[in-house]
Amino acid sequence: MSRTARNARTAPLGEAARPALSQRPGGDSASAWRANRKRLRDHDVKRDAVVRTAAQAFADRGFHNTSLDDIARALDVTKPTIYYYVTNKEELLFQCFVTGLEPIRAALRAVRAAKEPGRDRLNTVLRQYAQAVASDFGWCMVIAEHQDLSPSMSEHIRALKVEIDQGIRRLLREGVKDGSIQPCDVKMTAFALAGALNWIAHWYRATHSMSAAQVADAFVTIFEEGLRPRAAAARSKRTTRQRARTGSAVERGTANGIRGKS
Amino acid sequence: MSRTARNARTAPLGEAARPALSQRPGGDSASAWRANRKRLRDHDVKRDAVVRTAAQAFADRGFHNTSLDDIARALDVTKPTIYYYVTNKEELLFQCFVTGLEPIRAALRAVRAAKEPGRDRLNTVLRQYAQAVASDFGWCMVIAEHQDLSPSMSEHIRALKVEIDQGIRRLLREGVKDGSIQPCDVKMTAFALAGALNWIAHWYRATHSMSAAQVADAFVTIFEEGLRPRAAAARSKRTTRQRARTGSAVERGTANGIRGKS
DNA sequence: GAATAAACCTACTTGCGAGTAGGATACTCG
DNA sequence: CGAGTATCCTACTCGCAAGTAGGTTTATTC
Repeated sequence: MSRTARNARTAPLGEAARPALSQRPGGDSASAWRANRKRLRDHDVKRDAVVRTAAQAFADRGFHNTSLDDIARALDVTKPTIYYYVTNKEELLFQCFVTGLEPIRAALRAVRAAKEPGRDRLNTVLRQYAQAVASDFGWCMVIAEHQDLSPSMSEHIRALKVEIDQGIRRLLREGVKDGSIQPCDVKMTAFALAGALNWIAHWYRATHSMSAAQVADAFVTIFEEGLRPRAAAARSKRTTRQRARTGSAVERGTANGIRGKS
Repeated sequence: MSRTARNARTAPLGEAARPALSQRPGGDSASAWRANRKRLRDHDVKRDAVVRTAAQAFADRGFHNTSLDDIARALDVTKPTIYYYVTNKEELLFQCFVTGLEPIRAALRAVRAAKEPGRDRLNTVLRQYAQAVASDFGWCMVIAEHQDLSPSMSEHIRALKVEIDQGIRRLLREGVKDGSIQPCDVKMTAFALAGALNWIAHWYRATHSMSAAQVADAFVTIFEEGLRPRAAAARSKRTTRQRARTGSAVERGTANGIRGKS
């Protein structure tokens, strides 16, 4: 939590974040360890850097294809150093999970108070959701398998996911009740929404021409409209931003999740 | 953790796959050609059994957490026997991929000829898609990572997925053109559809109270309707089957893909 | 009823990667 | 400056699982 504030600083190690991890040492921030000659004592920041770098590596090569040596190398340190900040490879994955899920939980908490109609509250959550899934931790929170965690950690993650799921279903129910959402099978709809959004982690890369926010907007529009044409009169709320991009080949990639550039 | 009471078989590598309507070899005055053909067929059946069993095991424990000894044990054979039917663990995964994707490709080919409006053709494909993803091979085709395949095999898979993606986009375009589908961002819509459907592999278990076909129907309805309420008059095509189940707690599970029963 | 091949086995080798022991170096603070 | 601690390293262990060598059993064909 102190991280977000700290991260803006360039100093310690905060930004092993943004740039792809595959960069060669000469570049920049892959390791603030080396960047500042001095040995910094900022345990939390470094730990976060370890977790974030791990998340990027996992997203890149998969959990089991990523050795701790790989992660260490990306940070310009050695493997035992990783173990200084984290007890396990497993715990590393767990931290990625939790870190990634947190923003979604926060979004859900945030709209609890709001008094807008259900659909609008849902949409803001969905937008946050999409952003989170498009982040460095998207892969971990979505694709990583709970099989790779111990039962207790797996159960912990599960509880977080249940919380999110219930939150979305609740918004759906409330929206149906206040008339802002079409009556529907709440459970299945929640599945469909989560699936579409989670899948973003499979194909989205920050290097694409669409920002995560744009993707989020596009998806919200799709969810709202549905495939079946609406009477022209009913199009009241449709924004134009969507229409403009219709049909454009934004970037490479397939809907099935294999990325364009190998 | 027993996956299901699936292969309660004891016979080595016979029909874990199918009822295996074994035709008696005796009577036939078997020409060499015939005999060869029969042996070959047997071989194929067993190979399919290996692949299917592997798919189930992968879905259960994940690719890297499943040893070939595990798969062998599930088939009541030993590891080298697996290597008799398959060259690699990698190839095993590859076969799961291909086998799982095939029905979807078939569905796309099937509707190419049809002269219904685009939306209807799309819906039938989506239904088939959902069924495929809910099959034994769902996990492999969706969740398995191409990282675990050699470049050539990975590229092969990628090509298949591109084909499916393009097929869906094509249907969307045609539907928009013939007026049966709401104008939309075709690419993003394809992503959303594929994501929602693919995600089924994360949560669906055949033991659930909903059949795969029911899930498919529910999803198609959701896609068609959209979240924003429609004018009551416009509800022409809506089926009642959907309305009946609204709000029912069908079974355990979360939209985020951790299964209910451990 | 041999000869031949298919189908399956036991008993290995091998490499990779998670995790550790124990020591070296740098920073902080009195 | 020197004690104490935080940080990081070199150099290992060790188990697991992929893959193999080479033999044994069972079916098939002449």
